[in-house]
Amino acid sequence: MKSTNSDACEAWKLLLKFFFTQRAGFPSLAAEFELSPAQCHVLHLIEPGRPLAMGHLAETLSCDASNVTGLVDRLESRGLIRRQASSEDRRQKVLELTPAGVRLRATVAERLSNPPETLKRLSETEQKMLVKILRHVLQNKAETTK
Amino acid sequence: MKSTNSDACEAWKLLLKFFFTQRAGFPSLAAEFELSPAQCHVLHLIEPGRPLAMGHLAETLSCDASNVTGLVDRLESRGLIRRQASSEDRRQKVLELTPAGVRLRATVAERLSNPPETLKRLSETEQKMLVKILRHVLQNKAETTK
DNA sequence: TATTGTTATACTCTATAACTATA
DNA sequence: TATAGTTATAGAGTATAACAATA
Repeated sequence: MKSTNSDACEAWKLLLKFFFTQRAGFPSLAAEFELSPAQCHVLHLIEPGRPLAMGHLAETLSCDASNVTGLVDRLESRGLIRRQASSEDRRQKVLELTPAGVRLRATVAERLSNPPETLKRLSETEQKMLVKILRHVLQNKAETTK
Repeated sequence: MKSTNSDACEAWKLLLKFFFTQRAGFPSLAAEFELSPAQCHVLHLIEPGRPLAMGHLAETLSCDASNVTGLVDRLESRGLIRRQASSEDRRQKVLELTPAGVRLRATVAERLSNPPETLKRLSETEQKMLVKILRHVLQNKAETTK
């Protein structure tokens, strides 16, 4: 009964194609703010008022901890984030946005929020349907395969 | 009349979220084949039997030509692609997959074709609808804004 | 002993600028 | 003079291994 997945495969193929199309513009978008794509991603992952442990960041980025040290060094030296010793576990360091970091994060989010033309051109019905389906996709994450 | 775009904005926001979720797994997927993400992308962009000029590759990747030289060096030294002098314009070099390159490209594509669980769990109706909408999105690309 | 983050090292990715060969 | 690709160089991203401080 393996042919059940054929539509999921096709959807995935199209999503990948769309990803790669969109991806090309990301480095130059980040560069508008003198950020690298990776730095831009980190800035987005640290939410205002929600300190994030460095180890947790490494996990989310699926990269080595030593890599996070460098990323954080550069963002910290630009005054966008701050390392703070954790009170519970003194081995840990948590990351916080500085006021400048909060502002830049919001500016980038604003710049990034404008959808590509090709999405805007969908009919209203399609747009609503797409939103509904994508919500399902993102909700499905935590559930078990059963 | 600016609120017309609100659904497109929401869809775009969800798509971005999905991108970033999926993106984390890409480097390790490429690493299964001892490829970097960028090398993997290049391998995908060169289609079997369809020589591609280096300049065109740089354009598609939105990166500098000097960067392509290095990428191609590494893939060529692994015997996956080949530089060939263009017959029309002797300044140009076109890229071709070697037989090993064709095989690896197919293996990677096969590995990449398996959709994430969260997509497979959509209902059949939603899957079909998603395919239809994404086809529209990708078709819209070339049209003018009017 | 195990874990968190850092340092040292090495390789890849990326851009800029200067260069070579062709057009 | 302009274009396609290369080289030299430098900074950023990435992983591995060895290390310090803390648990």
